[in-house]
Amino acid sequence: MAMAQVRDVAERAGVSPATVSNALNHPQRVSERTLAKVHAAIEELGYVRNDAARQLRAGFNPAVGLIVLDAANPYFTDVAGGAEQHLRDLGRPLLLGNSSQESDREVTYLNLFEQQRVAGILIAPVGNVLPRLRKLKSNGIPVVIIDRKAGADELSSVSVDDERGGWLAADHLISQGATRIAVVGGPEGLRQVRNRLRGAQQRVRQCAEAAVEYIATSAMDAAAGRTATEALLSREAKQRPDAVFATNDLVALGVLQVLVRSGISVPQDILLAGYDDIEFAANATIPITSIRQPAAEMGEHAAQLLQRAIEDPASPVQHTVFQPELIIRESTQA
Amino acid sequence: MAMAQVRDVAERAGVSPATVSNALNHPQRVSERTLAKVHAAIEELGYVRNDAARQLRAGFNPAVGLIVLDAANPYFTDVAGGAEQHLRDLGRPLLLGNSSQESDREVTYLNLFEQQRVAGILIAPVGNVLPRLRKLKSNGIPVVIIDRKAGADELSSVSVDDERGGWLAADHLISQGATRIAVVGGPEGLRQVRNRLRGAQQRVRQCAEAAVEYIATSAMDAAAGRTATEALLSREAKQRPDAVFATNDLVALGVLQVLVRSGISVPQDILLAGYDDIEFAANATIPITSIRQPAAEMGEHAAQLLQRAIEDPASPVQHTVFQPELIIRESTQA
DNA sequence: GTCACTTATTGAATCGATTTACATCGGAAG
DNA sequence: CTTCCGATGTAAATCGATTCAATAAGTGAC
Repeated sequence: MAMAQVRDVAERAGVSPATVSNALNHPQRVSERTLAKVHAAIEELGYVRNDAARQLRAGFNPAVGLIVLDAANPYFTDVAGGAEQHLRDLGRPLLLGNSSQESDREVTYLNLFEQQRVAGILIAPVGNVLPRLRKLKSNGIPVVIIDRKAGADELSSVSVDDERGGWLAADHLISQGATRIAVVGGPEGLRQVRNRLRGAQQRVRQCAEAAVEYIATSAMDAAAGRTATEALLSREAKQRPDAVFATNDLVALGVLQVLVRSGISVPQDILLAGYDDIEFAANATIPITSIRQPAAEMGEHAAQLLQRAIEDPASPVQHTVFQPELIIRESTQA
Repeated sequence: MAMAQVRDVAERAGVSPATVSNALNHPQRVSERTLAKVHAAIEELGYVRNDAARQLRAGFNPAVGLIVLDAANPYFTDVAGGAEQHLRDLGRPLLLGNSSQESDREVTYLNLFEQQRVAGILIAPVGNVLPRLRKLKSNGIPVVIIDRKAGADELSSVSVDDERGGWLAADHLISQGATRIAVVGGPEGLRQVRNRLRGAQQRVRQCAEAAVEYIATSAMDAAAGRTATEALLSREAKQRPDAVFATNDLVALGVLQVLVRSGISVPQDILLAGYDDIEFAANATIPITSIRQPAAEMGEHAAQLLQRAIEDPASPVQHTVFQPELIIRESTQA
């Protein structure tokens, strides 16, 4: 059974296709009586509008595309949740793409979105897609970058002040008596890691007795935290840090695991702070102090910026920087 | 600047629009020379095909829709990942919808997918959408249900044997010496919880010395685990269980938190097992024994079933039940 | 009863890419 | 030299919904 179309509905309701369309899209142009007839016919035939045809004629697609770095990361699910919420209120479906940090997947999604003529794109970029994004914008598809300051670029962005986050963590650890802070986790090449580290270093520089040490890892997961901590513990006691600042919570969980197993008590012997404030930081056996990023708000704000750009393509580029927040838990406070 | 279209490309390449289309969709019908000219023109103009127009003419959309219950749940991100992987190999984009367990959001996504005329739908249903799904199928949009046996229904499904999972957990706990098992978590109304509980009960019934007790909670998160455990610990020692089987890992994390904080050692004093084998079960301070569901495989298999149904609408309905796997960790083994 | 004016409705054109049926051409075969 | 063929290329129809310009039907005012 082929699907019903406007023509069928029109016939069944005894009106013209144009009237059916009006009933659907401009109900005020149609009399009560025919409106009712049309709706009855739609109901009876189970008519569902063909979006492709509608879009073709309308010349635009109300949907917005979002490309995240890692769909499994709670941070990004929150960002996506915030964006979706806001877009739904605007009547815009959200198309979600997961680049999994792979450049070619990112490009695949950009192609898809461009072919679909989405109204706009939100993206946490992996590869070097800035030129492509600029072209998209000049082609009339506005773009908002998430989580990476686009610099003096002509693309709006929403980001977090990672340096400030590092500063907050170090500041708190120092105030709790730390003097030798190990910053653990992440390839140094990652911008976020670099900034968080830099922030911590800045704070430590203001304090004569304190020092920082950076322990790089290849990934940013629990296994990396475990390995790095084992290395730290193999040093003689004098050489060990009295506080660990993990560059994300997964790493922090790995650190905690090894510390506890080695009989080192947290926070008495070593203080521990993480980053991202994922759900599992609060639910760890010893709840972990962490730096919270306002993920949902960021997603929502990004959606707002995008909506503005869609409505008024001439609207000015805007860079919003959100401030992270320190969440104190047992891992740094007895 | 309006976007280029086939006409422009044709003009620039000095051929007809039909030839451009052929160059794109049936390259073998076009000579080397013109193929090159067309591609050059596409490059120069930055032409991007309009999917709406293509779809309208083609009469179908290759994309597949997936609706999950909770995008933040690692189980579902794995399911989605498995499905996406497989569909990508088939050249089918995946449209991801998150119902957040809300019935109206689920319906919104179904409407969207139907309007888009997606080639098929994968869904973990919330509300009572079975009638709707049947109608979709009879309208030519095949559906595969994830994580809920559709019974003698005419819709294919992919699910896990939760009863077996409960059985495995209880069996393992008993083999480790447990005699009084508390099953903790989840409103009893949830099918999964019921089945996992029933499986555990079945195993216990085979063992004269062992007993089960069910502790319901309103949600299935860490807070629920904490509350339930505090209640258990407020009993006098004799009345306490010697093993806890949490109906998911989040609950297990909450249980572990309270146990450790109360100075009860796991696994010496109390054994603990969870369900789902999320990443954080392995990364808990005391790694938690858990029941793993082959999420990615399930997603992949669901995509396969769907593809079969798309290719051959007359293909038979099929119900696949996956077997869960016991992952033993420290929380049940010294 | 006529004119001006609002309200309802409709036929036909349109969006952009694809496809179908047909035209063209160079050369091979007779 | 004619005929036929494969290889290329093209004009025009098509997908389904929406919109524009135009028609038809009411409503009042004079």
